[in-house]
Amino acid sequence: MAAKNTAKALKKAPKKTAAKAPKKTAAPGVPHNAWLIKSEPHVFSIDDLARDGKTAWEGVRNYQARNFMRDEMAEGDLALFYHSSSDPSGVAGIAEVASAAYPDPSQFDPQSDYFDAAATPEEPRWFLVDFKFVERFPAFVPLAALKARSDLEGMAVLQKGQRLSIQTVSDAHLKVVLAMGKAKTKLK
DNA sequence: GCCAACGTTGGC
DNA sequence: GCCAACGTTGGC
Repeated sequence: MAAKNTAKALKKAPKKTAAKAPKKTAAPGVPHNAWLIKSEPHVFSIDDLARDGKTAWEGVRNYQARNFMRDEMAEGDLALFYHSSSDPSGVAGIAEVASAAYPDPSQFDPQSDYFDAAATPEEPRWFLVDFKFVERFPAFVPLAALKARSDLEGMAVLQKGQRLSIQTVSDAHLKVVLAMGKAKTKLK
C-alpha cells in the first residue's frame, strides 16, 4: 500500500500526556460534507487512485486531520483531490469517502514509516477512512487559478500558512472548483 | 534551495 | 505550564 503522507514516522514513543483531548475544530452541529485531501503526486496521485479504485488513506499523523476522518467524515462525502508540492500544485480530481473510520494499520507496523510505538490495537491513536475514485478533472485546477477567484475567498487551502493535509470545503466553494475543473460530478 | 508558518517535544 | 528548539510542510 502506497503511503499518502510523507511525514516521517514518530521517532520516539511520545509520552502518554502527549495524547491530548481532541479539540473541536468545526462549529458544533454544522456538518461538513465536503473536503480537500492533499497528496504529493509522486507518492500517490489521482491516477494512482484511478488505477486502484479505492485506497486506505494511511499515514495521517496530525490530530486535527485525524479528527476530521474519525469524527466528521461520512460515507458519500466528496473530497477535492489536491496535488501538493507539485508543479503546479492544484486540484486534480474528486474522491469520495468510502468507509467509516477505522484504526490506521500502519501505526502498528514496526516496518512502516508511520509506525507509532505508543499506539496499541486496544488503544489506537490514528484513524483513517477509505477513499474511492470518482473522477479526474478534465481540466486540472492550479493553485494560482484558485487564488485568482474572488468567489473562493476564505477557502482553507488558500490561507497563508495552511499546512493541514485534510481540510473542510464549503458547498459553495466545492461548486466553484467543480466548475473550474469541468467536472461531471454534480453536488447532490 | 529557501524559508515562513506551525505543530510537537522536552528542559526547566 | 512556559517557551525555545526542533522538525515538517509546502509554496515559491
